[in-house]
Amino acid sequence: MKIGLAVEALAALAQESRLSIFRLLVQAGKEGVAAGVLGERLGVPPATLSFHLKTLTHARLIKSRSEGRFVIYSANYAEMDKLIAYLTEHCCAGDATQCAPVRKC
Amino acid sequence: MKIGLAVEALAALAQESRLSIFRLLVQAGKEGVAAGVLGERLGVPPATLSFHLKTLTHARLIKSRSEGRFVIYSANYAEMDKLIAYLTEHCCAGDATQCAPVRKC
DNA sequence: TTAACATTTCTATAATATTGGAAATATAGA
DNA sequence: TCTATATTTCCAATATTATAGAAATGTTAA
Repeated sequence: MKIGLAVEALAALAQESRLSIFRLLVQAGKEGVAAGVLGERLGVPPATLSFHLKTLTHARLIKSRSEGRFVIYSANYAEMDKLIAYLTEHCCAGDATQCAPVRKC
Repeated sequence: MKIGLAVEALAALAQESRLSIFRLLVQAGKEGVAAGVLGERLGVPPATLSFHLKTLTHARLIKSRSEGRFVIYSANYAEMDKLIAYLTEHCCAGDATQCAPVRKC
């Protein structure tokens, strides 16, 4: 992963509404959630929500598909994994006792 | 972890110099690296470096100790682990086949 | 085709973050 | 003490980001 993309992903997550959206989608699984449902759950007006969804999408952290007049958003798990790997790369000067393994799911 | 602290940590990492500092310290291990060495390696002037180190410290991602006239910075691995756990919490709607386990170090 | 709904784009305003020179602070060694 | 070195604080200029109303776009169902 290149540093520019990592910075973009981290910046996308560094905002309360967007972090809430992302975590909600991470927990929702691959079926995803419609934009309107996200807006309702988080109490964010449509224009603001759309701005945040665009930011997360451009950072590759989420993706969307159209279903009729709905747009369904879902987490991009592969990109999340890459970001975490980038942060922890070559961790702890080789001394594995310093940080525990992390298991997801 | 509370969302405010997570946002602060992600914002701290969402800047190229700070992300470089953090990754360098993650890789350096618990012995850490002096501020001046960081500035030299990254080509960042002292005032700017100090601003970034303060931002990372306030977000709890790094810590410092004094050794004579040097200030030695090191990664806070526990906080890094908490942040990753917060991002991936209750991942994938319980379907562990969707995201691989991540091992650090 | 018309009305209702879902989402995005446009736009302006407000809020927040980054940068680095200069000065201040702190420690070490002569 | 005096000087050199390491780091931080102060400050002002500059750049970036967030917000949401209103209008525009796209889709469905009657």
